[in-house]
Amino acid sequence: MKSQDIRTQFLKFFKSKDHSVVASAPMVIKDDPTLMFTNAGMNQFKEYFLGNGTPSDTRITDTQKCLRVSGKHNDLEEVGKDTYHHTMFEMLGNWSFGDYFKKEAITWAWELLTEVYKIDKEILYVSVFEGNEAEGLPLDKEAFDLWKQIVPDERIILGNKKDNFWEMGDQGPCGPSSEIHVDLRSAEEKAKMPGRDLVNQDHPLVVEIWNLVFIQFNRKADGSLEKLPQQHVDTGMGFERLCMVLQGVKSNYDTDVFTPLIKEIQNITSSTYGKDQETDIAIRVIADHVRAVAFAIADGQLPGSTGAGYVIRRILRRAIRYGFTFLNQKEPFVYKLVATLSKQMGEAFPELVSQKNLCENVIREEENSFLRTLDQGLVLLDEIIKESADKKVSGKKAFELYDTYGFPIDLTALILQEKGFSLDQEEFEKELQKQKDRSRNASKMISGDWQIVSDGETEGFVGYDSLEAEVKILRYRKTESKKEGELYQMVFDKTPFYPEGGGQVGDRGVLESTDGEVVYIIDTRKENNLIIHLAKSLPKNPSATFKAVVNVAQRARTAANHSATHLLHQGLRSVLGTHVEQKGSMVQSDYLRFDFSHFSKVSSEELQQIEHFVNKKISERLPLVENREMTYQEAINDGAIALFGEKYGDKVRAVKFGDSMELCGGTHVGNTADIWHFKIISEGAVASGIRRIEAITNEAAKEYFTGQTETFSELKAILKNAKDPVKAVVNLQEENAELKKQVESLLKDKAKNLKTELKYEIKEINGTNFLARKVDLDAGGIKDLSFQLGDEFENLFLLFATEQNGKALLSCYISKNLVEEKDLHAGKVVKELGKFIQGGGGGQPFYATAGGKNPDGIVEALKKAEEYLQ
RNA sequence: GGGGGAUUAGCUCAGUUGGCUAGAGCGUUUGGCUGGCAGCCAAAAGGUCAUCGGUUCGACUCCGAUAUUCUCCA
Repeated sequence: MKSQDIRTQFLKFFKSKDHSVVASAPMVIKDDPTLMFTNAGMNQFKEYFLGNGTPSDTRITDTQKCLRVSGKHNDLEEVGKDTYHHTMFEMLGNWSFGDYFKKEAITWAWELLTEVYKIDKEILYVSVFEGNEAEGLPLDKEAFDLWKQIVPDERIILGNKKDNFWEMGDQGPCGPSSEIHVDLRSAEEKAKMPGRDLVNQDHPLVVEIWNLVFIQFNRKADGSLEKLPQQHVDTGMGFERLCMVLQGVKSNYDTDVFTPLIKEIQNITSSTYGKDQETDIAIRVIADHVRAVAFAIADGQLPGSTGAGYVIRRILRRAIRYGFTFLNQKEPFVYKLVATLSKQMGEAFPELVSQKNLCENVIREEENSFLRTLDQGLVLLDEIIKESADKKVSGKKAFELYDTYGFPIDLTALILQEKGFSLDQEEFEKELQKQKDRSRNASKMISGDWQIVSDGETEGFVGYDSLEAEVKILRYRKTESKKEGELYQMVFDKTPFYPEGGGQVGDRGVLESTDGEVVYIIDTRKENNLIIHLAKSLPKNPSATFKAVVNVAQRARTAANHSATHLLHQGLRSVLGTHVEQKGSMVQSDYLRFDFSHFSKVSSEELQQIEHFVNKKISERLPLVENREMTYQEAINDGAIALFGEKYGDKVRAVKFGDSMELCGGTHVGNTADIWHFKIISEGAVASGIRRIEAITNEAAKEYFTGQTETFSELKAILKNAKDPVKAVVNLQEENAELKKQVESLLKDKAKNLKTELKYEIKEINGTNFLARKVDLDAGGIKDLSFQLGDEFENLFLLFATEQNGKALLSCYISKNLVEEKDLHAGKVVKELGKFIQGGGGGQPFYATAGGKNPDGIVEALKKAEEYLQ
C-alpha cells in the first residue's frame, strides 16, 4: 500500500466512526510559551483538554506534522544513526473530547490495524499501565480487561509510569496510556527471544506504532493529581512507522515516504545508499532534515538565531555538515531536494508547493553562509593544531571554536582523530554546561498554581466593540522571572484588552475598583486560548467587580498601524506582484514592521508608489467592514487573504477596507481616514527572498514630518536661506576638501621651512650631530620632523620640547647607529629629563616621548640634554 | 533574552607584551616591455584603524558604552 493511501485510509476509517477530519495545524506554535513546535498530534487540541475552549466536534481525526528535536528518545544528534527516529514526522490521531473513552478507542484501534490494514495479529503486542504506588494509582484494569477480550494474555504487557503514563508537562492533563507494538523480526529471531521481552527496549524492529492515551487527571503545580470532570481520548500513530509495517520493509527510510528523497540524494551527491554505514547515516540525516526544514519554512518559520528559527537552523546545518563530511559536498545541495519533496508530498500538504521557491532560496542561502563558517573554522582549527605541541587539544579551545565560530564539535573531533590528535571531550562538555546554565538562569520563570477566584467560563475578548468593561477576575497566579521580576497573571470573565497576537502588541490599561484602587495592566497575552493580563500587583480584593479600561491613545495608534499594514500588504501586491506574501508582521503603537516574500530590493520609485497607494486608500475614507461569523472557506471564496503557518478556527473574522480583505483577529480603525498618513521609514532584507518594510502612521508620521521640517529649516538658516540648499552643501563639502588639502600642504611647507632652519642649528658635539630646542609643533609634527631630519643626518641626537595647553612635552630621537655605538636609549633620556617637567614617559631606544605638567622645566631639560654626549 | 567573537585600503586579510611615520595579495591609475589562457616590469593613488568616551608621555593594540555583524546557549 502506498503511503498516500495509508494516510487516506486512516482518515476514512475514523470518518466512518463519526469523526470530523481537520487539517494539520502549523508545525510552529505561536501562543504557547512552553512549546516551540507541534510535537504531538494533540497540541492543537491542548486548549480543549485544559478546558479553555470547546471543540466544534467531540470526535476529531487528522494527520499532524510534528517536529521533535529533544526529549527522551529524540536527541537531534541521534537522528539518522538508526532507522526509525525522525525530527519531522506525521502523527495520525483520533480524539474524543468528553465523548467515547477506553472501550471504543481500543476496539477501533484494533479493528483498523487488523481488519483495514490487515496487519497479522501474531506480530502485535499491547501494553497497559501497571499502576504506581507513589502516585496512589492502581493498575489500569479497565484497559486491561478490554484488551483481554481481543488479545491473548501473553500479548498484553504491563508497563510502568515511564512508558505507560502520559503527561503533557510538569503540570496539566495526564493519564494512563495503552500502546500497541509491532514485532517485525524474522521467524528465526523470534524463536530466539519472544517479542514481549523486547517491547520498549529500543529494538529497531520491535517498535511502538500507536499510543492510546486516556486522559483522566490533572497534574497540579504541587505534583498532586486531581480527577478531571470529563475524560478524553488522545491517540497518536507514527505514520512513517505504520508505512514501514504495511510496506513490509525494515526501516522507515525504506518506505516510499523517504525513497524518492534518498534516490535524489544519491543522484545529486553521486553516492550509494546501503553500502557503507557512514554514507547511509549521512543520507538518512539529509533525507530527514530537509523535510523538517522545508515544512518549517513553508509554515513561515525561517532559520534564524533565536527561538524556533534557531532550531530550524541547527537542523539544516546538521544536514549540511553530514553532506560536507561524508558525501563530500562543498557546495550547496540540500536546496535541490525541495523539488522532489514538494512533488511527493504536495498533495497532502499544498503549502509545500506554493512555498517551493522560497524554501529553495532560503535553504541555499543558509547553506552558503554555513559553508563559509565551516571554511573559517577549518582555518582556525589548523592553527590550533599547529599550536598544540603534545598532540592534545583542550576542551576549552574546541569549545571556543564551537561557541564563537560555530564550528561543529563532531567535525573538530573527526579531524583531530584523523590527524592523530586527542580532544578533551569532558572539558568541552563542562564548558557547554556552563553556557547552558548561564542561559537558563537568565530566562528562568517560575509560575504558581492558578488561584480560582470565581467559577465560570470566560467570554473572552470583547474589545472590538468597547474599550471598557465591567469584569470579574476568574483566576490569577504569580510568576517570577529574572527578566520581568514578580508578576501577576489574571484571567477575566470577559475583557476589552487585546492579547498579543497576529503581530499586534497586547493592550495596556488599568483595572479600577469601586473604591478608587487602580492596578496597571502592563501587557496582555494569550496562552492556550486564554487571555492573560499582566500586572505588577494584585487588587486588594480580587473577588470584587472591576472596571477594565484600555489605554485609548495606545490602542488608537496601534489600530491605525494595523489597518495600514493591511493596506501596505495590498499595495505591495499591487505594485510588486501577487508573489508577495506576508512572512511576518509586527504592529506596535509607535511603528509597524512588515516582512514579505520578494526577490529583489524594492526600488525607491516602487516604495514611493506603495506609499502613494496606501495614502490614496487613506484619502478615500474607506470604512471598516468586518464579518466575525464567516467560515474559513466562505472567506477564502470571497477573496480573503489567509496566511501560511497561521492556525484558523471554524469561524474566522474577515477585515475589509475597500478591496483589501484579510483574515485577521486584530483591532482596526473604523475608517482608513483615521490613519491620517502613511510613511515608509526603511526597507531592507531579513533573509534571502524576504524583505522588510518599516513604516509609521498617524501621530508618529506627523512627528516625523515636523521633525524633518524643523531640521530642514535649521539647515536652511545655517546656509543663509540659500535657494538650493543641496547645492550649497555640496559646494561646502568640495570647498572643505580643497581647504583640507591646502592646509596640509601649508603645514608641510611650514615643517620644511622649520627643517631648513633647524638644519643650521645642528651642531657637532664629540662627533655627534646634536640639537635641543623648543619648537612650536604638536606631537605628530615633532615626530614627523624628527624622522625627516633623521633621514638627512647621520649620528643625530635630537631633543625637542613643546608646550601645549599648559602641559610640557619632550621628544627624543637618536639615530640607530648611535643607539648601538654609544649605548644610548631615547626612552631613558626622556624619562630622566621628564623629571624637570614633572612627568614621565618612554618609548623605543631611537624615539621616545614624555609629558609633564610643568612647562617651566623645559629650559632646564634642554640644557641637560647635552650631557648625554659628554 | 544570556554569553563569546569580529569591525584595519575598493575586495580578502596581516599587524607579536601599547612605542621604528599601519602592511600584504588582489583590484585601480600611470609609464615601459610584450602576439595568449589571471602576460611581465616599474611607479603611484587609495586608511576618521566602525563610532563615542576613558586610561597613558604615547592607543589599531588596554578599559567602558553604542552600532553593525557572525556564532553558541535558552
